[in-house]
Amino acid sequence: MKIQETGFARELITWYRAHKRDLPWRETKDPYKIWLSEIILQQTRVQQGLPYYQNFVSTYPTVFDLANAAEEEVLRLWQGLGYYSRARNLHATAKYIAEELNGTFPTSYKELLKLKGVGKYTAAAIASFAYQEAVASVDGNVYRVLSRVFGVSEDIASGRGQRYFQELANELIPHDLPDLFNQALMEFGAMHCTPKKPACTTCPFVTVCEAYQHEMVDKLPVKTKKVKTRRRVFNYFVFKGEGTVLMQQRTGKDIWQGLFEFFLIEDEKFITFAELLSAYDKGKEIRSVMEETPAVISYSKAYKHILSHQKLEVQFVLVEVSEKKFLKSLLTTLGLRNLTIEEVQDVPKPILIENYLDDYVY
DNA sequence: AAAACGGGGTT
DNA sequence: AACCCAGTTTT
Repeated sequence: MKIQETGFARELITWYRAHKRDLPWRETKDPYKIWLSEIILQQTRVQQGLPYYQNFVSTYPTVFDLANAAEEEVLRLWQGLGYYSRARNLHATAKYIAEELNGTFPTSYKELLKLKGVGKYTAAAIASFAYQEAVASVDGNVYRVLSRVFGVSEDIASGRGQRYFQELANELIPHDLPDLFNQALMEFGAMHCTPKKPACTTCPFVTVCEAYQHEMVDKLPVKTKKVKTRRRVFNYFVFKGEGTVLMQQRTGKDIWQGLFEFFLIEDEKFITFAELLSAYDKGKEIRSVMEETPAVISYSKAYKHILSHQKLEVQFVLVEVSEKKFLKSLLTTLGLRNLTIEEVQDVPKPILIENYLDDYVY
């Protein structure tokens, strides 16, 4: 078994040398850039993450540049990538490394693991890519390739399954080429041993692949994950002054933490502006500070926005507020901020809000 | 151990 | 519509 396993690593690396994509983070040993690329690529395809990586590297060439940036600016650069806690943790860790570690990254898997936003996968990736430590980075690609080639039916959603694959990968990794092995395994999963329609006919492992021999390729990896998605209805009221728009920054434990949005009424259904004023506490507060009823410019179409655990149905009601005094009262009553159109473009927003602005406001 | 966290691409 | 993506943190 041991001989076959070392053969696997050698064959895999041979495949990698011949088929690897040229990606910018593979050209460097700078732990900062490697770390940056790994955070960006968590749960993100290379194609989607690539422009973000380029933008971050050119805007923040060193960890000090990133540490000195405002969090809001970091979030704005991150806009559209999703999982925004990654961006907040990225910034916090940059500050920690710049200020507490004098800009020097930890050099071992164990120490890297302590950084915010750096879990087992990312710690192993940085440790192996930057410092040649022989610890396997196990991501979704690795689960897929190993489960198929070695015929492992352990559930990758379970802790036991994850431990099993981590141990298997750590046994397979060659100590002289840990970086190449990790990159090769992930690249092979991403390019050749794909989730649907893997290229088995031209696979270097076709004669030894357990899944192929037993016609289990489309059954592996085993993953029991029942994601029940919650349906939510958002009513956004877009209060618009002369060249300004009222927005608020999201806080609390919910989606889009730190991003900007409009005044929000979440309910079971879409509501009109008249209903807001008559039937909601916030509406009554609005009514108490206005002198004449503002004009509703438009009701947007119904947007559907799909997240991993939620399905949002969203309507935007554009309301023109010409009464200056009223606009100011709204700010304090509803806790909003009055942003110029330029500022609206600069602040970080959910991609849904960006889409609406493109469709109806700009 | 399970749930939460975005947005986009593929099938 | 279901699945997946160079996963991590919180509950």
